Parts: sequence; C-alpha cells; structure tokens
Amino acid sequence: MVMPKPAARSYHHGNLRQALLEAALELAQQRGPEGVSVREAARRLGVSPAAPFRHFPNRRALMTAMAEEASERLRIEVRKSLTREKGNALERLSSVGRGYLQWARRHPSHFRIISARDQIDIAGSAALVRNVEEVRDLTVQALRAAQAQGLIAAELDAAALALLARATVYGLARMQLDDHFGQWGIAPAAVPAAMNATLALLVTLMAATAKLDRA
Amino acid sequence: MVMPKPAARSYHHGNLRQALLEAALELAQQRGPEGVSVREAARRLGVSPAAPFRHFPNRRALMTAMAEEASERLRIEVRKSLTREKGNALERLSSVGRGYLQWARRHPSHFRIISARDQIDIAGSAALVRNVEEVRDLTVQALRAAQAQGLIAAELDAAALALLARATVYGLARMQLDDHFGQWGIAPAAVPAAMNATLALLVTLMAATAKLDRA
DNA sequence: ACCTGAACACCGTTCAAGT
DNA sequence: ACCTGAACACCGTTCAAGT
Repeated sequence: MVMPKPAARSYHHGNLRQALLEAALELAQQRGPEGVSVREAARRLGVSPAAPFRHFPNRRALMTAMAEEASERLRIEVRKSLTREKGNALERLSSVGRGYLQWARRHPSHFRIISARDQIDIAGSAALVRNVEEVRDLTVQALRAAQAQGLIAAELDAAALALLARATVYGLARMQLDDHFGQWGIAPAAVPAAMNATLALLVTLMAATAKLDRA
Repeated sequence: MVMPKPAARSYHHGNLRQALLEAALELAQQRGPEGVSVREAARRLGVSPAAPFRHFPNRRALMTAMAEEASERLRIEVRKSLTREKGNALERLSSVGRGYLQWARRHPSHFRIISARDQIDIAGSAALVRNVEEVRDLTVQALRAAQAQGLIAAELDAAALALLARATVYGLARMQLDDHFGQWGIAPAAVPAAMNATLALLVTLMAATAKLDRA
C-alpha cells in the first residue's frame, strides 16, 4: 500500500537492467574491463548478489550488452564524421579513420570493452555484429570510390587496401590502449597528432600510386 | 637422512619457480592469460597455495616473468628472420614484419601475454623493455637504410614511416588475437597469406614514393 | 515477475608455524 | 631457505524461498 519513493532505489522495479549497465561501465572506467564484478555492481546498487542474474544469464552477457551500446556509439561517431566531410573520396577515407580513432581516444573504456573479445560474445549479438560491419563497410566504400575516381591506382586490390587501412587504424587504437606510445617516445598529449599523421601518411602513400598511374 | 628421489617432485628443492612458469604457460594455453590462476598452478604441481608467493611477490610478477621469456623468444625469431634475409633494405623491412607476424601466429599464447599490458608490469622489467626495444630498432634501422639507398622517398619522415609500419604489423597481429579475420571473410587457413599480402602492399606503397622521386 | 539468503566452488594474498 | 595450513576478503553462479 505504500507508494515507492520517487527516485531512490527505484531500480527494484524495472530499471535494474539499465542500472547494472551503468554501474558496470563505472567499474570498467575505474578498474578496466577485467575489474567489472557482477557482485560489486549489485552491491553498489543495493541489491543481492543474485539479482543481476535475473537480467543477464551470466557475466559475459552483461559485458556483451555494454559492448553493444559502445559499438552503437562508435558507429554513430564514424557516421557523423563522414557527414561533416565535404572533400573527395580520399578525404572521406581519412575521415572514417579519424572518427574511429577520435572515438577510441575519447572513450577508452568503451573501446576496451569492444576489443575484449575474450570477455564478450560477439557472435551472439546481432546488433554488435551489425554495428562493427557498418563501420567496415564505410571504409571499403570510400576506398572503392577513391579508386573509381582515379585517386588511388585502380590495379590495387580493393580488399587488400581495406585490410591495410583497418590494420593500421586498429593497430593505432590498440597501441594506445596497450600503452605502446610511451616506448615510441610519444607523450600522451602528442598521441592524437601522431595518430592522424600516421593515417595521413598512409593515405598519401595510397594517393601516390595514382600519380604513378599517370606517369 | 633419506635422499630425495631423482626427478619426481624435485620442485620442492629449487626449481619450483621454473615449474610454476611452465604450469602457468600451460594454463594460458588452455584458458587464455586471464585464466592463469596461481592456486591452480600450485595445485597442479602438488604444492600449497602459498608456496608460489616465495618465488613471485604476486600474480602480476608471475605473468611478467612469462612475458619476459616470450619477448626474448620474439626478439630471437625476428633476428633470425633478418639473418636469413639476403635482399635489400626494403626486403629486410618486410622480413622483420613477417618474422614478427609468424611468431605471433605460431605462439598465440605467448603473444597474448606480451600484449596483456593490464596483467603484466612492463616498466618493472628491464629485460622486457629491452627485448621490445630491440625489435623496434630493427624496424627503424631497415627503414632508414631503405631511405638512404633511395628505395623509399627521402623526404618522408622516418619516424612516421616506422610508426605506420608498426601500427600495421601490430594491428594485424591483434586482429588475429581478437578474432577479426572471420568478419573480414578470411578463413583461418588464409590468415598467414592475408597478413603477408597486407605487409607486402604497405612496402610496395612505400617503394612507390621512390619512383615518384625519380619522375 | 523480480528479488533475497544461503550455499558451493572458486580466487589472490597473508602469516604464523613447521622442516 | 622453502613450504604448509589456516585464515581473510573476495569472485561467479545456483537455487529454494519469499514478496
């Protein structure tokens, strides 16, 4: 007969799932993905250790749900970065890479979760697969357009170019996550510029092949 | 007054440290780096859960010791691959990349451990830092030589080229660890060829800049 | 339908005590 | 010097029972 108080401990009636995702993200930010504990999330929300298992079958499913949210945001960021870009196909290609890297830099915890393939069930989430695929498709499309417009040599294998572009961008993002830049003599403040310069160099190299074509 | 039996359970007197490293590697191969448990390693060796802590101050130190061994082997593999290479500086550069990638493919557990920066204390191990640095230096040296010999345009920034090469190679290795190739339509059996083709494409692009120089 | 309480089989780590 | 045994504060997960 007593009405539940407006905001406080309203989790108990419907939004525990969302609250768990938020608590888990907070834990990931504080301790990294491995530090996410279902029990600790429950404790912070004032529910029993068993309560989360009504909403997620296991820890992996909770992590996967976080990855879904993250991949959605990455997809939107890359799309946005493409929408703003008014240049040619080569510049659109750069734009996809810069958008991806910028998001990875600004949301390291989210990016870590997407990358933690051992802690999420990527194949088990259609949304996750779709989001990741869309980002890849935008890269491949820009590359094909660049070749069609004569900005990159047409003889080069489109799939190989795409894989090179992806390996470079993913490599840069992971080098940051895995703390490689310090050993490369690049201070944290210089990382964004170094990433964009590397990306620009790759695009320059690709564009150089078109000039050879005309020679 | 009883002499210890020759081989069986000789860990108890001197080589428990090495036995722990071997048991931990076996666990890493079976369950991944996160699955390495100090207790389980001790159990498999028939010692108490506290025994390992005489040899490693904590789990992280055990993981770091494994990473030291791994980085040593990677360094040797890359060096070997360079020794066998009789071609020019550009071919030496490819060789470093191929050696790195081949090792990563053949020893995924070891490579995972080196990459698991959140589970090891890289800065705390001089040997680890040294091994990683040497591999980087071999890349940078081959690149500089290629520029000096006119095989890559001299105007290009050597540091930027090195970072691009590293990002590409590390990206490829991580894409395999993180199971990205399936989504790129590349079957496991085709991964080595795809990696080498991507590497070859990058070197080709770099070499194309030298031809432009001469034009 | 959603949550609690208690339980089970695990962890990493510490520390006094044994040889 | 090296290891044991017991303890502490944690995990993920299950399940009967409560509302």
